[in-house]
Amino acid sequence: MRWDIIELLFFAYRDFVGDADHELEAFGFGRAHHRVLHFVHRYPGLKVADLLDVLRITKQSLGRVLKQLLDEGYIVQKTGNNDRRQRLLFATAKGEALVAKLAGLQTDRINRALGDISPEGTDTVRQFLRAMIDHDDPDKVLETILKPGPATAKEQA
Amino acid sequence: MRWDIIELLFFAYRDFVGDADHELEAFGFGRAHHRVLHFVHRYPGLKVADLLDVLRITKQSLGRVLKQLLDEGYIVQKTGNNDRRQRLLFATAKGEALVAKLAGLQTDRINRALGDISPEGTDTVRQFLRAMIDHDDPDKVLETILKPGPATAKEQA
DNA sequence: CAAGATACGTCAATATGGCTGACATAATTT
DNA sequence: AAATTATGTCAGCCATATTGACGTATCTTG
Repeated sequence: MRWDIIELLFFAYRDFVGDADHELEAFGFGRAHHRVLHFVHRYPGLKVADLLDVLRITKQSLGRVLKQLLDEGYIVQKTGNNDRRQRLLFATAKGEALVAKLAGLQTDRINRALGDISPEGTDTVRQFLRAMIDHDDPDKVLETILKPGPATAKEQA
Repeated sequence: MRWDIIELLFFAYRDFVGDADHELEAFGFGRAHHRVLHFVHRYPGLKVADLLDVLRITKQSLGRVLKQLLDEGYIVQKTGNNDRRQRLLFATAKGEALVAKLAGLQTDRINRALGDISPEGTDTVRQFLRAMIDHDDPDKVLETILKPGPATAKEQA
């Protein structure tokens, strides 16, 4: 049994999301809002259906959170060009600012953790995390992440 | 920004806990039960207060799930020797069996993920996860985990 | 063109797992 | 004897998830 790694994952993830959780409180948002905003920002033009695949929640659950983000101007919708039923999602400047703030906190933690680790070690960590993910039925976003080569995601800052 | 690692952590953890989630459904339990049972099994004789520190939830929240685990015979309480106010917690055989089943699923995933990674690489992964954890105010369990050297936790199987 | 499928939104009800505040009891400490 | 500590419990609230049903606009297909 890999007790050590099981527990390390638990604590590492707890503290990792804890960074963002604190900041989110000030905005009256929860983790759900963060996840939605994050993926919309990273994959601009994401459809509602894509988001449901990625987050693995129901449309009803997403609806509530998404509505708030739309109402408060963190996200905007645009009707799809090819298919006008689709509502493509984009983060506004306001939304981008919040995502950047939250990702900054998490990036700081990651950089601290990688401080004593070589570039090769960092690749090993990345390789491990990738391999922990189910590969059988990747959705659109996961495909992008798992696919090696040039990122299709929003340009890296 | 470490967008890649942020997202890999999200997906990796999602699928990692997903393994156990499915199994837990069959027992009518949720993630909360798993966490409690896991730590009680791993650190036998844990006090209620310790558990609250580790899980970072309130005593009322813990109360509900703990009561179920006690009622259904997955955990037993024993009065503390030195301090008779304390209720020391222990997993029963039934509890151990469930923990083992769940940890087995997660261990399988970890082993798969470490498949192509050398022993040194595995240490790097461990080092990274450790360094992701807050070290400022470690509780009793975290101390054990973060402390190098012989484990004080339940003997490794 | 009509029928059906699809993308999305929404209403209603429910469950889980967090939370706060208040209060009770037993045991230990001062 | 009084205060503190460890635990339990009651009552209610909130966030986030669920299922099922239904509505509407739009695209696709026979």
